[in-house]
Amino acid sequence: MELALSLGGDTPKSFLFLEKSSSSSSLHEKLMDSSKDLGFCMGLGKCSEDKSRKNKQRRSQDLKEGHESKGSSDPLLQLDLLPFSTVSRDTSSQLHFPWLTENIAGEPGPAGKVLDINRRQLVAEETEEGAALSSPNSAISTFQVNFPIYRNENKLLGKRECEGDHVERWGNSSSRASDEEDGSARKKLRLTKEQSAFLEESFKEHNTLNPKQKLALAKQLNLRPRQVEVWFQNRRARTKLKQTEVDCEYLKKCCETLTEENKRLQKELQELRALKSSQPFYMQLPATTLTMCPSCERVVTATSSAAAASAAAAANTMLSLAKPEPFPFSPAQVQAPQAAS
DNA sequence: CACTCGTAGGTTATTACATCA
DNA sequence: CCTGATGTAATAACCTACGAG
Repeated sequence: MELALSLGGDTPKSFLFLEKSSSSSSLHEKLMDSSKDLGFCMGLGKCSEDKSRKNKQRRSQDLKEGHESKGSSDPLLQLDLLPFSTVSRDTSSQLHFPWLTENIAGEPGPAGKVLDINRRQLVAEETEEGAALSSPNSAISTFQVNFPIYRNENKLLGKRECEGDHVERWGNSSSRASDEEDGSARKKLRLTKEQSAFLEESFKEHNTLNPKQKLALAKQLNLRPRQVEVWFQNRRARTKLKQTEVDCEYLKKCCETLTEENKRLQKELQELRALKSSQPFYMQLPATTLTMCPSCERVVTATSSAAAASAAAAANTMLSLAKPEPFPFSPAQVQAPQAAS
């Protein structure tokens, strides 16, 4: 992936090539198309508390976004039913989503384990909360349910079960002693390579998302819209940081080049002055003298008054001919930060 | 003017990985 | 070679401020 360099303005100019008009075959169009064919999302739960503060509103809004078609209450649980064809039709040629395909294909892959874990999670939820959640034997067990379960903004429910979820889904196995002690500790989910790659592809096309695109991406990748939003925010920040580094490096090299050039010109100037002070006699002849035309390199005659001007012109030409060397570093293209692998 | 929404910029917390004793 | 402690880079998640509508 490449980034364009822009010295003259803010970052958006640097990504004009990313803002190519999205044709009907663009990734987002595909996303939007495929989103029409998504199964459905289903939310169960109760309202979150007050939304007086702005950021709480934001988070609440996020929760609502993730389940926007599911009524007025903030759901606790999202059931995402993603038909296999949804993914395979549009993206399987480029990217593979094992957490989707394996699960839906009914094979005992990782997602199947996730399903089992989530089923146990649901049971735990029912036991703990007494919430009117689906029975573990209900229809949901037929489908993928590999979301962490949220309550009151972003706090996770069923820590222990979710931990298993993470281990299975995200491949993380490191211990989280603090989580066991403090339920308020925020969870950080590592995105899979496939998810990151898909997000990168989306970012290539649009470095910002409209709500529809965000929702479609979230559904496509089995993420919350908030996660997609945050990913794009962070991605833009990383891009800008990288761009700043490149710009800084470029300006540094420019500065070095100009400094060298300045030194060289100063040295030439000194030499010319020295030459002038020790001019041979014939150079100071007042009447008619011979001088070299700097442009055509012909020897011409000049009067005394013109001779000085001609000499000055020759000196100037010498200086102007000492053009700075072309800048060897082309900053037009730099490598974008790659997703951690 | 108040409000909502999206974004930028900065920060924090978590994770993966490398290094070393 | 294995293991645990430690440091570090990457990055997900969060917070705050700001501007546009």
